Amino acid sequence: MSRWKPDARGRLEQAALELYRERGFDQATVTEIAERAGLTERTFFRYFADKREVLFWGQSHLLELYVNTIANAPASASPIEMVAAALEAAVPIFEERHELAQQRQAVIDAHRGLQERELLKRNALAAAMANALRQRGVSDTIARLAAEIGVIAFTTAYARWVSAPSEQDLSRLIRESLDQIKAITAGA
Amino acid sequence: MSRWKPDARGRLEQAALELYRERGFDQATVTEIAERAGLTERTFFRYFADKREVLFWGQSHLLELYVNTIANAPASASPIEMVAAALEAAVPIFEERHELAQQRQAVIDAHRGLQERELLKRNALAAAMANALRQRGVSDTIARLAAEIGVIAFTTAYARWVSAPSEQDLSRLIRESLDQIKAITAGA
DNA sequence: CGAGTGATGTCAGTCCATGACATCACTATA
DNA sequence: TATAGTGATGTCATGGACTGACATCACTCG
Repeated sequence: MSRWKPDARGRLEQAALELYRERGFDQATVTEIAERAGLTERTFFRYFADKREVLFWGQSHLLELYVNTIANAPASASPIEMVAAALEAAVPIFEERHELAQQRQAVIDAHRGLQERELLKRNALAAAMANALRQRGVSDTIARLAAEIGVIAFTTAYARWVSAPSEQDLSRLIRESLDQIKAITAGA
Repeated sequence: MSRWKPDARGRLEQAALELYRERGFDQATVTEIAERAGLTERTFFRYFADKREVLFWGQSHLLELYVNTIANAPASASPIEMVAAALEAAVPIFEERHELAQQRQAVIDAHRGLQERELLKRNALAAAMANALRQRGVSDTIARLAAEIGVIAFTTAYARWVSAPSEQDLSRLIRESLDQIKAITAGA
C-alpha cells in the first residue's frame, strides 16, 4: 500500500461539489471539504488557488482542445468557421457528463462569486481562441471578435442544453445560436 | 458645521483608487483606505459589498441609461439598432472622464480579481439590456444574443479608446466594431 | 425639551489564504 | 544495504477580508 490514497485532487473536487450542493457555497468551509476528502485545509490550497477554483479546474484541458482544433483547421476556413469547429470538437466532453454539468451549474447559478469565476474562465477561453486565430494569420481585432462571438454562441447553447429536462443535441443548439447571431447582425 | 464630512462614499472611492495605484490592489488594506478617507473599515463595508466593488459602484447608473434608451427607441428599430443606440447614449459619460478611465483600467488590468468583477458587471449590463429588449417584444434568445453582441462591440471599442494615447472618437470605434462583427458572421 | 433617527464607531469573531518549517514513505544510487 | 534526497502531506502562526451586535451622539421633529 502506498503512503497516500490516490487522486487527492479528484477527492477534493468531489467533496467540494457535494458540500456546495448540500449546504451552499458560503456555508461550506474549506476545512470541511478537506476533511471529507481525508486531507487538510492546507493541502486543498496546494491544489486549488481558492475555494472557487475547485469547480473550474477541470476546464483547463478544454482550452487546449479549442486551441489545437483552430491550429489544425483547414486554411480555407473563415475565422468564424474555425471557431465553430473548435466548439464542435468539445461537444462530446460535455455530452458525456450531462448530469454532472447540471449539478455543477446549479451550484454556480446560486452564487454570484461563482458566476464571476465562470465569466473569467469563459474570457480566458475567448482569449486563447483569439490567440490561436492570430497565429493562423487573422488580424488582431477580427480574431478577438470572432472568438467572443463563438463564446457567446456556445454559452447560449450550453445554458439551454444544461437546463433542458431531456437531453438535446448540443451541436445543433450551437449552430442555431450562430445562425441567430448572423441574422441579428445582418438585420441592422 | 454638520456632524460628518460630506460624501463619505466619494472619499472612499478616491482613497481606494489612489491606494490601488500606489501599491497595487493586494497591498492596499481596507483599513488604510478607510483611514485615508477619514473613516473606519466598518464604514467602508457599509458602502461597498467588498474591496473590489469600490471601483465599480459608479457604473450603476449606466445601467439605467442603457435600459431607458432601449425603452424609448423607435419601434421601427431592429434589436441590434436599439442596443447600438443605448451604447451611443452612454458615450459622453466616458468621454468626460478619459483620464480617470485610464487610471482605473490600469488598476483593473493588473489584477485578476478585478477583471473578474469587471466581467460580472458587463454581464449584468448585457442582462439588463436583454430584459429591456424583451419588453420591447423581442424574443428571449434574440434579446440575449443582441445584448451580448452589443457588449462585445462596446468592450472592444472601449479597450482601444482607453489605451489610445491620443483621444479618439468612441462612437466611431463602436460602430466600427459592430460593422466588423457583421462582416465576420456574414462571411461564414 | 425629550424621543427618535441615522451615519458612524467599537469590538469580537469566523473564515479564507499563505509562508515557514516538519514529517516520513518511497526512490535512486553508490 | 546504507544513506541522501524527493515530494506529498501535515502543523503552526499570522494577516486580512468580511459580518453581526451593540454603542455613540449630532441632528431633527413634534
